[in-house]
Amino acid sequence: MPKNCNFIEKLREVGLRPTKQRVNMCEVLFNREKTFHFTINDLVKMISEKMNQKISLATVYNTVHAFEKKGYLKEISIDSHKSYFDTNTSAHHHFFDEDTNELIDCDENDIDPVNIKKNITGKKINSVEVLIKVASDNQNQK
Amino acid sequence: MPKNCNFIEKLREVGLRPTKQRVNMCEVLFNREKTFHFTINDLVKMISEKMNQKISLATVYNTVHAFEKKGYLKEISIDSHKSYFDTNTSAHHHFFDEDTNELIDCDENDIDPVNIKKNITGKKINSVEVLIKVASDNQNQK
DNA sequence: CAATAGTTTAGAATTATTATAATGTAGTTT
DNA sequence: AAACTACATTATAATAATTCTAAACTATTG
Ligand SMILES: [Mn+2]
Ligand SMILES: [Mn+2]
Ligand SMILES: [Zn+2]
Ligand SMILES: [Zn+2]
Repeated sequence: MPKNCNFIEKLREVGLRPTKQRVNMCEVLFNREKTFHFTINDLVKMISEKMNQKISLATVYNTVHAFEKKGYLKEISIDSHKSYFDTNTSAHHHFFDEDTNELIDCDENDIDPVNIKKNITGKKINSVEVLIKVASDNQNQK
Repeated sequence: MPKNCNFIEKLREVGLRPTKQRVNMCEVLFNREKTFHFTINDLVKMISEKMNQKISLATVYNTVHAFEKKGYLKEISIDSHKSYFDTNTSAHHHFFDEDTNELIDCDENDIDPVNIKKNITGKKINSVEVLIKVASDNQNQK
């Protein structure tokens, strides 16, 4: 979803009714220069701040999952206990900064493609994701 | 933790009191040929079946996290919503079978080492984990 | 064997997520 | 444009996973 586009049309194209809530969520999520990572709680805050309008938590969950199913969002799993979503839906890998709990995209130059030599028999590979956990270089052993 | 070893000593070595519950959990987790993956619920069932003895859920959580901190267990994160633990604490990667929800270790021969060319400045890499999601090869698109 | 610090426990609390069912709205039909 | 219908939103309740609490218990130390 590029910027400045008509979200109403985009929603209709994939069979989602362009409701006020969904269009607002599109604005918050996709009307920006760069992709980003967020939790559901982040998003609820962003919506109520940017749109200055209340939205039901259930709607945020429903809509995020609808967008995920349509390929507009990807879910990223870190440490269990917390679900991150990503507006960058291309296949890519992540650094996770354990100091700040921040999820950071790997650039193509940061990591060589993963070479899988042998797959499970009779199965198809749906995704390959690398998660690199990093933390402060200091004496903080743990 | 190799098989047939004295779990009481092992526990003491790392400063954990060898209580009945902890020794029982060691038996269930480590007194076997192969490493394996489990959820907390799996483990509670395994303990009450194998040991024929009740154990508090809180104790299972406490003990699993104590073992994790001591490096006897690793936590593996799949899809959020579910935490798996691994008695194989060496650095290794996983297949996740989305049909059966089964976590499977990658063999060394299954995948080439991940080559990270550029890390985040000022950070140390704590872990690199690859998760390969697979599913039935049939027409089941999704 | 008494003292102490650490452990276990049942149950309550918390958190994230999903379900429910009443109300509202977009798209379509008259 | 009123009516109709299917889908969406909402507040709230329900569920599930995990953690907290505080009392009872136990391994270790002196
Ligand atoms: Mn955990
Ligand atoms: Mn999810
Ligand atoms: Zn990303
Ligand atoms: Zn494993």
